[in-house]
Amino acid sequence: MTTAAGPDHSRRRERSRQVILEATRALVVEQSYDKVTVEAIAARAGVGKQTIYRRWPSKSAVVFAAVLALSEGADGQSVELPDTGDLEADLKQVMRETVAEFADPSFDRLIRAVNTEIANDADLAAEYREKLSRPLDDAKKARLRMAERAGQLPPDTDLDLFLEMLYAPLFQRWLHRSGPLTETYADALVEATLRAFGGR
Amino acid sequence: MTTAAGPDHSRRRERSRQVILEATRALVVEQSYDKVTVEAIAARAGVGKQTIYRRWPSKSAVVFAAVLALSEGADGQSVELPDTGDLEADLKQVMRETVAEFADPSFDRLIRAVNTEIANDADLAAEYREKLSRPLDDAKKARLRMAERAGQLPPDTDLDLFLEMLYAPLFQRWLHRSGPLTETYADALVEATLRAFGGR
Amino acid sequence: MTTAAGPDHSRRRERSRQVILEATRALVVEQSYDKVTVEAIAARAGVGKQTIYRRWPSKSAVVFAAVLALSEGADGQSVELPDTGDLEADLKQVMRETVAEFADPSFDRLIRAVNTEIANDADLAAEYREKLSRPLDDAKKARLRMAERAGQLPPDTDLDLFLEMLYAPLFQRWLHRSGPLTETYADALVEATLRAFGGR
Amino acid sequence: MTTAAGPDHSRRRERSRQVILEATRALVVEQSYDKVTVEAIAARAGVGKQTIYRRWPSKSAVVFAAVLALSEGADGQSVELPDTGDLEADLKQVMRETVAEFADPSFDRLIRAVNTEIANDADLAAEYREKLSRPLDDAKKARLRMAERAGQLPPDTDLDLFLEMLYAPLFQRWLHRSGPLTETYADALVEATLRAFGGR
DNA sequence: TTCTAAACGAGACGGTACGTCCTGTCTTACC
DNA sequence: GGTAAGACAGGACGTACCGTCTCGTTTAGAA
Repeated sequence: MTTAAGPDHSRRRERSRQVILEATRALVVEQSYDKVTVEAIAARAGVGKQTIYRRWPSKSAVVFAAVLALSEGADGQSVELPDTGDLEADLKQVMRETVAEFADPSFDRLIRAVNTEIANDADLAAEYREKLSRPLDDAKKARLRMAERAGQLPPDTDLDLFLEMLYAPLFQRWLHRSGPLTETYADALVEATLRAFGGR
Repeated sequence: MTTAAGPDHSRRRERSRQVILEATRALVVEQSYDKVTVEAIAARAGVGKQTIYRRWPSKSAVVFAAVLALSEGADGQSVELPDTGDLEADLKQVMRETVAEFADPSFDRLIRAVNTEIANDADLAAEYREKLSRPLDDAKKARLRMAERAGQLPPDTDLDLFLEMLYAPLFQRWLHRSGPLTETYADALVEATLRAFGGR
Repeated sequence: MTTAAGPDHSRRRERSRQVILEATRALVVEQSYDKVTVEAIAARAGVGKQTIYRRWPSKSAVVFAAVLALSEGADGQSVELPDTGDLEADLKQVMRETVAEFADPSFDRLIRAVNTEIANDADLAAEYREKLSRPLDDAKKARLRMAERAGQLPPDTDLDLFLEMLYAPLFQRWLHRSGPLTETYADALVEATLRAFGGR
Repeated sequence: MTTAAGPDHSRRRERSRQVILEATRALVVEQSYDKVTVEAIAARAGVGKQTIYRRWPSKSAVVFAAVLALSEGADGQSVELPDTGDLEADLKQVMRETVAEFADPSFDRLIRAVNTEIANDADLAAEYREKLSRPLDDAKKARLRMAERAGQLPPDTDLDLFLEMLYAPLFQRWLHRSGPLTETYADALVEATLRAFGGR
């Protein structure tokens, strides 16, 4: 059982991978999105186009990976939500932070780019849910289950629906630019959602 | 020395306009969206490319107009919602119809295309809200105001927020393909939203 | 029997055709031959690559056409050789002119380029013989037949062989750079060939 | 303080050298010539590209070496021409053999490849003359000098010119595919050349 | 027999050019 | 004058090779 081995190019691969993803993010943030081309990424990264195509099958995938890499770098894995015992206060804090994120122009452009790619690519959408949405949702659900145990939410609350009602209005307002994203709005969403599910 | 008069070309314009928009819709529905090119539209419509560029500045605008034309054709202008006196039942009916629309593959692709174009183009997004979202929202708000007057909703309910909580979860679930769109789901959204806003 | 007709774009076509061929010749003359790329030709001509590929299938064909265009421009069609009545003197003049042509660096590079393309492409070689070699050979044969009639050459001389023995040594010496191309050499070829075929 | 010594790897070098040249010849013979790439040679030879570039500076050089290696393998060095005492018969035999060589598809492709490389590379052309043409020419000249001494050729015959007139027509006809290469043709060339130089 | 250094296969890399496709403009002939 | 047709300059696509550059892995002589 000898596993052919062969040379290890992982150092080079990893280095160029980082350069490419960083260049991609820079372009997405700086440029009109349709000027983000594979050729531009390669030029910016000081890399041959083939080095990009060797790893990713399309521009979509590169952009996706570039954004994904951001959250992966975070703290390794687990996201954790505040738990002061006051569910409403904790959720408001989280939602206010989310509002602040969307207000950051760099973040805005990156997430907008990802959503563009996702909209017409079911596979990428699946990966998005798996790698970006799920970890966050899991953390939120964990916090909500704590609240259930503490009697702040009815048992057997539909947590998926709860999260959707809490978060989707914000997402839609942001994507369609259909209204201001303020702390007041964040608070109102928390309050309405808690009312909807009998939380206190 | 004004207006050479001559024949009236507005008929030709209108005819070719319809042909172009129909061809666009056909391509959006049939093809992978990134194969929908101006050239393909022109070929499909049996039209010179210039005839397209004379009317719209970009592919985005054509696609947008193609989808917009669908709802304009409806009954001229005003959309109206059912009003049986039973708010919950009426909303459930509307939401179930919306779920059904999203389940239609043609509708799915068309709306997905529009959302793709909108995500990175603020002007188009504004037009989208103005021409597609607003009329629908206005109709819904009219129905909700009836409910207020009937005492089924508290006065001064934040109707924008009400509509977002009702609709955005459905929209997000559809866009991200993050869950099934069923009648049960439609009903649950109505019930939760009514609870959130003290409706009955 | 209506032959679709449609607009005639031949003026634009002809103009860009000339620009491309001229740019090609310029590059062949100025550059190391393997730097003559379709992209370089397009850039030099101020033309999109597609405008080249619309007309010719490969770089070979463009280069070939560029060289061919030179001799076509000449005087329309017919080449004619001097006929003073003195065969030997006339042939020497012609061969000396040929030697002079090969000494011209521009001509050298152009013909070398064509011979490169021809060597591995039988179709192009056929076109070369047809369009470049044959007209010249026909003119030479016409002059030789005059000589036959004048009794300066035996009747039924194998004119193809005559021309090959006259010309091929010069061609080979040039292609392989295997010796100097001088007027003395030109004269020696004429004299030897005339001896070989009993000319006087 | 000299020559660190160390092991002698010449055996490996020599082995891989042979493998590379053989693979090159195989590709030249089998493939359309522009598919003969360094990468293809390396793959066919089961060798890293660097092993090729360590020895030769370019594809041209490899192809050249591959063809050159064929004639070097022959009988060590000296080529010798038949000498039956009958100059005409001996030359006809040699020319008929040459015609036969050109008729061999493998030989055809190999020599064509070399001539392609040579046409635009003066250095390679010099090496070609030195290593491939000269030995053959020297052998032929030796035979012709025997004929001079035997009174079958005039003294002080220009042997270079003699050889060119004998051989160049054949070469040109082959390179340009401008006529059939037959034994009759070979004989005619010998006869005409002998006439040209007063041979018998 | 072990050590050491070259040559090696593998293949990633930064590049250049390929030949194709589409964009948005321009030109021509037709109606 | 608007139109269908389509040529055009431009530029990105994704692929193929170039020639260079690491990587471990033989390999074979010297120690």
